Amino acid sequence: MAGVVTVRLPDGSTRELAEGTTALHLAESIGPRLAKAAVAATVDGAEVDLSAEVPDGSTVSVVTAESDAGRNVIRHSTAHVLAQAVLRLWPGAYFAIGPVIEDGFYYDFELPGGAHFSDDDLGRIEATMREIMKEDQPFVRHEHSIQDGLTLFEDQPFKREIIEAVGVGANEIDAAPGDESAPEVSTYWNSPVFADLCRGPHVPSTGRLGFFTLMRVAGAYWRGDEKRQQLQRIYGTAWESEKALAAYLHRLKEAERRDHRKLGAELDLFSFPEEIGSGLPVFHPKGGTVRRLMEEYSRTQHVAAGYEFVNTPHISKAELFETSGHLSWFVDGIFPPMELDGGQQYYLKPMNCPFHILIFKSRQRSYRELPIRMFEFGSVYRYEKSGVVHGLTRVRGMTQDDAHIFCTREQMPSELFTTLTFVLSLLRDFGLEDFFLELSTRPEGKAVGTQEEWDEATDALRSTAEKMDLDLVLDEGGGAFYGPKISVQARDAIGRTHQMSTIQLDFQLPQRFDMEYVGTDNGRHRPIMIHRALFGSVERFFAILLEHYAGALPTWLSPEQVRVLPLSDAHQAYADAVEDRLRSLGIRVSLDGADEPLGARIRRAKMTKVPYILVVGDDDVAGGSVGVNRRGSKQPERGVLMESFVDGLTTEIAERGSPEGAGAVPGGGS
RNA sequence: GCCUGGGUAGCUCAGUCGGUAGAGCAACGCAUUCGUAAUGCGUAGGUCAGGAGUUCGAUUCUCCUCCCAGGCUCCA
Repeated sequence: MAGVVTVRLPDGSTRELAEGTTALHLAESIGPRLAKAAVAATVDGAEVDLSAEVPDGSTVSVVTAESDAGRNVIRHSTAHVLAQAVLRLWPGAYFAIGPVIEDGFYYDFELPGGAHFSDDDLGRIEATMREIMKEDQPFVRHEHSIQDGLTLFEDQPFKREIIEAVGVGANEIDAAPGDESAPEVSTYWNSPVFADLCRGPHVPSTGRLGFFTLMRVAGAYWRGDEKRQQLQRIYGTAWESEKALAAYLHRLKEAERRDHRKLGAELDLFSFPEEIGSGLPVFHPKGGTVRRLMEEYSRTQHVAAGYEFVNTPHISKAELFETSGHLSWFVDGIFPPMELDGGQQYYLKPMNCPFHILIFKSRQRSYRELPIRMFEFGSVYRYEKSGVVHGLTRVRGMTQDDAHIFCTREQMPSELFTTLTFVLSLLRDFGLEDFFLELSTRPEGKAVGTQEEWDEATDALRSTAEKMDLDLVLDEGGGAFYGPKISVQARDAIGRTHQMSTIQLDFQLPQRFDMEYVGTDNGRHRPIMIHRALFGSVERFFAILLEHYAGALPTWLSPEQVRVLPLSDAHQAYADAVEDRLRSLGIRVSLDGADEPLGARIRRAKMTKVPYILVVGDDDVAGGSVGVNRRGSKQPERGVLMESFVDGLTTEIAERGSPEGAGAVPGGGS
């Protein structure tokens, strides 16, 4: 029955092929270049190997190396080779899972005798992987019943566990995309002695791989569970070409260049003195200035938006956090208590909300007062496990730009709307432009509040979010047990996303603190409570801005806006006058005298990323002008009239611009 | 907290197969007075993260602690 099969291609055309034709043959029949680029195929949407036969009537497309799907195939296959190499070098090792992740892959192992990988092992493993690739071993797929699979991987406990999970129809372990419902497992053999459990597809043979590098070793818990054993994980990256690999490594370098910890030291903004402790930063004068500017701008905007400012202490009696519930569900994040006054326990505050609630409760409230919007730059302390502190983004002491809004149920939708609008506009003022929203809904099982309350609040959040004309991602069941939330995610200059602000409804605290107000009906009602942090923490926001701008902050946020350089001592007096004039306008300006060559002074100023360097010499003294060297520009401008420079500068500051141009992100793109 | 790798001058790093250390930049001093990314010479600067152990002797070897990086877990 040697017949003919007809398949449909993605462009809608159809092709007739001899029965038994593989996806690779199909690619070859379309063109040699396609065949060369092919790494896998999809048949009716499901990914298959190139060696798979294409069935009659199916829609087939070829997956090429230079697509996301193709890269994933390459990465998955490279991970597979990694496992083979490790088993070759450490006979008796157990191998667990080796999924594709963003830009790469990893594989988890348990080495015999409790051995661990060291960084030096990476080179050996990589060399062995290259040997395997050189051997050009084919990846051959086999299907097995659950029982056969268990027998085959008799001495591989992790594989057995995965197979058993497949057996009960709960296969979510292997991160390869695709749906798996058949009670069957598949393996890939690329040598008589090595097989891996894998859904596939894989590249046809190991010779198709090679543009990879192993990045690092790390510990990882089996199935991500802290209570289970820790495995040894190797991370790697793999690409379709040498060029793509190099581009990726370059991107990593770029991110490193922007690292706020590095910039913080280089620009003398902040540091982490060991004497103070892990995760406890100090801000130097320049960093302190930037912080002050951020906070001042934020305060001004909050006043305009109808917030009232409150202040609360950093410690309180234990009972407050018992009432709030923090001591039962957030203990791990709270520093241990101190005992004062004959046994009374005090805690450093991990959150500001209970304090704000007490302000609300300081007297009886009427509906006429609502909404009440309380704002505070509140310093909180959280005990973070030693392994998680990270620069300014994860610290143990931080200042939140924290606000709590207390309103009636009727006011909730409009409050949410104005809050979200406010949040977005403030973030835009700081130069972040690219946002999307995430809506986190009720977690099943353990949630306080009635279903009705949740529905009403979630609907209010959703309709608010939908009015924003931004992408909205649903985080089903991702809300906290005490209420749903919207979080604002921002993409930075090099495309990374950061969770910025959150707007969170709270059904728990008003109840626990028995909050109430008197309504029009003279009855007592419970207010709605909205938690809202905009920067998240000032420290973290600072870090994000620094990385977003690669240290070249917009002029209004620059700790030093202008530096004046007299060409020689003869121009000192004029330079002083220029400096005084700018300072009188509130410009942050400094002067670097002529006891070093101009080039050296220019260089030093450039390295601190001052927006404007003014060089003044004879011509300028004579003509009342300045030589303007603008950050980001190669060509200095000579003979700019002082007043014209001042006009341009003050306008730029008022508009929160940068010397590089409106909304410019220096070094962005790359 | 766990895994891997680190901590040498303010910074970036070299070095010591166990005999208490060196460069560049920065700082300071003197000279230099210059038109757009490094002027020259000189000086000073170190409990080699901290503690304990082994040793005649430890920055080096062992153990513990602290801190940092990358992960896991967690999260603003």
